[in-house]
Amino acid sequence: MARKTKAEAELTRLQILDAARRVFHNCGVSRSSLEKVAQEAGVTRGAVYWHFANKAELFFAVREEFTQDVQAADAALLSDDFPDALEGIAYSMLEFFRILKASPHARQTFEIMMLRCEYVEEFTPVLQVVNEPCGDFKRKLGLAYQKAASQGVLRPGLDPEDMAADSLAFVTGLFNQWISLPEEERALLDVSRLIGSHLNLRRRTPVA
Amino acid sequence: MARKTKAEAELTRLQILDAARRVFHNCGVSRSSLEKVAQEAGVTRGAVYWHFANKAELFFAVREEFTQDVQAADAALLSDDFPDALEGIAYSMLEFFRILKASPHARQTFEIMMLRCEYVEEFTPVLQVVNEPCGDFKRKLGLAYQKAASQGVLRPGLDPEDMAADSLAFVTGLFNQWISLPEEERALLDVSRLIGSHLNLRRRTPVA
DNA sequence: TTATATACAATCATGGTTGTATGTAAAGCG
DNA sequence: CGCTTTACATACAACCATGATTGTATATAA
Repeated sequence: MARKTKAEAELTRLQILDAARRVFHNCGVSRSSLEKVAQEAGVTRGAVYWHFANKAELFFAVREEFTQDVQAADAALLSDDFPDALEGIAYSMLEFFRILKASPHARQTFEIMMLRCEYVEEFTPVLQVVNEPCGDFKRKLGLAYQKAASQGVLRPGLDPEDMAADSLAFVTGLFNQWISLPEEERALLDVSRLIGSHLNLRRRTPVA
Repeated sequence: MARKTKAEAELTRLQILDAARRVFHNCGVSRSSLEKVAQEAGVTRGAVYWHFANKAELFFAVREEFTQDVQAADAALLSDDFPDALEGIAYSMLEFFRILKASPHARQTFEIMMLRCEYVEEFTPVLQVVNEPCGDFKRKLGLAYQKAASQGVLRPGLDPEDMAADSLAFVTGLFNQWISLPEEERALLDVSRLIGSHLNLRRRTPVA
């Protein structure tokens, strides 16, 4: 086959990534042969191996490519654009789910990472990477709760660090439940209500 | 080979289950060939196929066999043996983790289910089964919080159902974090402190 | 006591997957 | 304008894994 221009090659790469996401999601990572991915992308295995050394590298690239949007969800955590820090926390949690609902690609990618991948051997490092954002989020949560405390909106007697840990577990768990649900049933999980209730719990003067 | 007595056959079955758990945990479910399992159990694939139709059935059986202990953790939820219902809730959460720490088999099995299995095709139904206990737990949590409310230990204005949902997400998330940690680091996660703090949040008169 | 079902072991046939090696035509650079 | 590199397609070799089949010695039930 004829050689492509750089732009065309980059396009091929993206098509392979897109195909990989779909195939991974359909078959699970380990049952996804690079042949299937290639066919789905409309190329041969040669192209796949040209752009990616092996399946693990392809998987990493898929993650890198399609989880970008979500990473920005915690931006609101320390922002001053909210009445108080607790509102900021609630917003960033909601934002996380909003982006997820809005972006099928990110959704599929998370489904792959959480339900369709086995973290052994070459894939063990992914687990580390996947959980890294959680550490970030928790740190920011801690700061936000401190801010809430100094703003006087946090109920007295509550330790910001404990609150951060509790909220992290909450979001993690909620996300797990949500992603484990079949698509049709996800709407039944009233995420925003739960988030509201979660934060109202620690507000000095709870709102109606 | 000679035919075994029923008792011996049952023993073989258990050895296969035990081997399967170890192999699944080591290699991940999809990379675990029945040949590996057989070798680990000290039998041939013939024996494995005699007791289990295929890998999926074997997987189901492993789950059935080694997650029994943990299922009993929510017994304390509605018990009257505690000063109040909130204590019962805290106890059952702690109990869950205590059993998990005490039982390497259950631990391994959960690790397999959460990090070393891909829920596609034959394995999709497992997800349903795995999440069933969560529904049970949430229902019992709801009742327990109602009880706490009627006992007057729940902070006024809190909806028992919301509390149940929040606590379920909390435990789910905590468990996820815990199980995703490498064994050495799990001790660093102060589960009991977090659980205490979680319940103190909704107690009418928080304890020191 | 005998016939049959049991509890496996051993063998076979098949197909799917991986990595690599080679071929090739065009892009890009000097 | 010619040489080199790129961006793949194609072909090759080796390796499991699976399911089915067959064999067999012995529990066990009638």
